[in-house]
Order: sequence, then structure tokens, then C-alpha cells
Amino acid sequence: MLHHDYPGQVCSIAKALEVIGERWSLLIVRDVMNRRRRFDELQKGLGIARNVLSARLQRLVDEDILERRPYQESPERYEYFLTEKGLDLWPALIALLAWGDRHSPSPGGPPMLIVHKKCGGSVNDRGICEACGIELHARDARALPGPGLPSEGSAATATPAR
Amino acid sequence: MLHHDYPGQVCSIAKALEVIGERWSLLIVRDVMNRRRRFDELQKGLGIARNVLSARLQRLVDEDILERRPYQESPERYEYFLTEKGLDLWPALIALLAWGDRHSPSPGGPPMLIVHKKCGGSVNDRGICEACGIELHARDARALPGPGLPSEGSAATATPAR
DNA sequence: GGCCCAGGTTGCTTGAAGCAACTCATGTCG
DNA sequence: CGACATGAGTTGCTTCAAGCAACCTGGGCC
Repeated sequence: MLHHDYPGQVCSIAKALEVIGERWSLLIVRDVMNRRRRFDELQKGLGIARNVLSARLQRLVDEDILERRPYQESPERYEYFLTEKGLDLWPALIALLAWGDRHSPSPGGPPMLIVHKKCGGSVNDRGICEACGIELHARDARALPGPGLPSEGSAATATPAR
Repeated sequence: MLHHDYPGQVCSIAKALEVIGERWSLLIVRDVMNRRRRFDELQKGLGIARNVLSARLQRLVDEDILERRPYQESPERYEYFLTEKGLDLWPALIALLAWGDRHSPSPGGPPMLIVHKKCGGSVNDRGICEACGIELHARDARALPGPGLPSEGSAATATPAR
């Protein structure tokens, strides 16, 4: 991704993609949304190169999508949290998730389910609770492992060195 | 983007991004949605390298997101159309557009407006018509130039060689 | 003293994206 | 008739981002 921008494009989709269209960025946001907040945790979970993760986190912090907060001192250790701007990416992630579920289905069903925290109802591709009928936001929903998620054992054999 | 995949990720967001997370892919889909269907038209509009556009179009056709159809013979000339799978990306594009509008606003307002074809009502970040209250799909909506779009003249001076 | 952990940084290699030039079949201008 | 234009690419070369492995720092564990 040269220069990570789209010169000459005057469009909010292009502007959004300049920030979160880089490889790995949205997956990092997804993981932080699912309470993966630490460097090593993200690195191992994603299988991303450490230098690239470092660069992405820095960019996401610069863009005010993530916030870096120390959780202990000496040695200093940090966690990453989503800002409001980062949380606002939730509808886009939900739309992509639904598209992936629909058009590249996993055998055994979706590997991740999104449910409304209050009522447990499932969330559709617009981020609307099917039970309540209301538009949800990031904090209203939770991700759960779905039926298509490989179990610990089979995941280990499927990706042995990871 | 090495190998254009995310090995070890069992998640529909990751699977979606393997296909449409490559640089330029979503912008190509956006343009085809807005009736830009031909190679040169896309190339000039996006300012993308011709070999890269060629590769992206091929990939999008392979993934059944676009369809390549001849519109004349001798010499053979082609147009690209969205398949149902491609049209289903509309909610994701709308979500990204809304996020870009909200968090990286253009001076003068949004450069692109999405309206419900039937009633002219504006469409929110969930792809719902604010007037009718119903969930829309790609074919129900139309993109219009917004107040933040630079005029022909200023666009030409802003990007002289493009 | 040797090892582990967390959170990175450095250096090198590979491969994707940018750029310019070329092709090929037709159509059009003067 | 030759010159140029159009559309849809392809080829070759260069540059920059991503992958990979090794290293660093500051502390704790035994």
C-alpha cells in the first residue's frame, strides 16, 4: 500500500479506507473490540509480524481510533482501548461479518455470533437486534463463539505452529 | 499484501477482507455501483495503475463480485457489472461512508449523498431510509453529489494531471 | 546465573503497487 | 493514404510495504 492514501479521491469511503483500509487494521480493531488489548495477545492471535503490528497500532492511535494506556509501571506495560471513533466502526464490521457469513460460509455455521447484551437476541447485518428491533451500537453487543468455530484441539492441528 | 490472505483467522470479517480488503477493491466496487463500468473510466476516475486495475478486476470477477460482459464485438469491449454478491456489499460501503463523513468531515459537507430512490429520503449509516424507516438494499438507493464535492473547475486545478 | 515475559526495535528479504511504454484491433480526420 | 484516437489491456522496471528472525530492555522467578 503505497503512501496509504488514495490521491484525488474526494469521497468519504476513500477517506475511511485511507485510515482503516490498510492490511490488518480492521482485524486489530475487531480484536480490541473483543477485549484483546495487549501487544503480544494481538500478535499471537493475528499471526501478524511484530513490526507491522507496532506500526499499525501507532497509526491507529495517531488517528484517534485506539488509545494506549499503561496498566502497570516498571516495567511499563500498555493496553489499547477503542475510542468513540473506533467504536463507531462497529456497524462497518458487522456489515462485513454478515457479508462474509453469507457469501463465504464456514462449514458448520458462522464462527462468530453477535448478540444483543440486554436480551440475547441475534444481530442482523445492519446491527439491529432481531428481537428488539432497535439499532445497536458497539457497547450494546457482544461477540460469542459460533457453531463454525473450530475447537481448541482441531484449531491446533489446523495451524500447528501458531 | 502478501498472499492476500490472513492465515489462521477463522472469522467472517477476515474472510471478507481477504476478498475485498485489498487496496482499491472496495473503491472499484463503489465506482461500479455508481455506473462506472469500463476499464478506462475506472482507471481515470481512480488514478489507479492499469496493471493493478486489471489484476483487481480479474480477482473480483473470479470471486463472483463482478461480472464481465461484452458490450460490442470487433474490437471486443467489455463492461463490468455487480453480481448479487457484489451488490450485497452495499451495507458495508454505506457504513464506511457514514463513518468517513462523521469522523473525517469534508469542508462544506459530505461529498456524496445517498438517497432512497422511491422517496428521496436520506439514508443513514445502517442503510435505512430516514423518511420511510425501511432497510434498503443497493438497488433501492442512489448516490448524488453532495455539497462538499469540489466543482469541475476546482477539481481540475486541485489534481491537474489527473 | 539462567530463564521467562511483555512490548517493542533493527536488519534483511520478498512481493505488491506505481509508472511508463507498448500492443492490437478498429474508427476517424484531413 | 497516413496520422492520430479509443478501449482494454500487457510487459518491464522501480519503489516501498509486509514478512521473518534476531535482538534489546527492564523487571520477576527459582
